Amino acid sequence: MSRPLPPADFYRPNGYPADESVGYLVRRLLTSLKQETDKRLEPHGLTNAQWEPLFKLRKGAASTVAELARELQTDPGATTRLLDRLEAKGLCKRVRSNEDRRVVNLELTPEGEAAADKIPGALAEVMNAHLAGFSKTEWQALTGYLRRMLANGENMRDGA
Amino acid sequence: MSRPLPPADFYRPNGYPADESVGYLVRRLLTSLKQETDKRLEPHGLTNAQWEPLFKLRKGAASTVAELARELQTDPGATTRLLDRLEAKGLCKRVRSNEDRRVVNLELTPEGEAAADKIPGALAEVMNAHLAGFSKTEWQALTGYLRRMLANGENMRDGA
DNA sequence: TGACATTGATTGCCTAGGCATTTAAATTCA
DNA sequence: TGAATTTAAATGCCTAGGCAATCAATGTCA
Repeated sequence: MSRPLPPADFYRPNGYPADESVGYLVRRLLTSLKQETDKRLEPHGLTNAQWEPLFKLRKGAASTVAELARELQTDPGATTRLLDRLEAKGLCKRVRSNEDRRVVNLELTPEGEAAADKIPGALAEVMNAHLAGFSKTEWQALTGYLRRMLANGENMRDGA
Repeated sequence: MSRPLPPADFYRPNGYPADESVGYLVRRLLTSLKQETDKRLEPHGLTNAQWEPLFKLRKGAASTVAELARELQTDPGATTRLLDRLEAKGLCKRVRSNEDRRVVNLELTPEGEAAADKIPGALAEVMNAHLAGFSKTEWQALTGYLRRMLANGENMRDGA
């Protein structure tokens, strides 16, 4: 997209403020988001790590292991094991494809669909709670900053 | 500190934008930060998860397992295993205390100290790279937003 | 003093992700 | 056609954290 910008110079090796930096705050914030998400999903038999695959399957954004792994931007191995846990809970099923015997088609069970439908409400609640006191302008500024940092990270890797 | 504010209403269950929400962006950003940190620490024999304990020990912010666990806001069990890995790499030593035979005092080896001294530079580099293109004002606004979200999360748990 | 509670560290069992390897099936191309 | 490559899924081995139980040492208090 845009060509890479020179790095900022807000942080220096000498006296690096480890527990005030953006990195630290982001880490702490994510912990808080995870914790609250877990709390709200637990009654529906889901964990924070499990809502996204279920949500993607529900939307039809993926229907095989490989697709799901790509969609989640995660490892196929991790995805296999994640599905093991979801299947063990009776939330989804694996069905070997007949067109291509390598692929496994994924289907939500009725319980899986029911659980999936609880997800958006829980997530919205967690987000809104953490954004208490934010104006719409501030919220938009925040997401803009996050997107820019993310883009910088991606430029660092693939782009140059 | 401040009394809890009413939740925002930026997100709603219907059509929850799972891959645009603040939560999603924060998660992706943290992944990027971790990845780049790992890359820069690897030459010094450290992982992203290992820099903080080493850094705390180096600063003298903790000198026993329990202190370190509190400081890292993590589980004592996880801390024990983390120390197993650090000790296996020869970066720290456990010394049973004589005043209180329950406690284990932690000491950095010379190699541990050398590795610890590489940390701030690596972190500063990662942060500055991700903040490329940010003005000082934007950077400060961002950290302010993150702190406010974090405070909202904490209010949710202990405060009421 | 002696029972009881607390604290420090460890361990076992769980979820979870990354990387490398393996196996089978499908695709490509000479 | 048949060998070489690519793809899908799974598995093994690693780091990593949360929770519960355990064990030993210490502290408390009747």
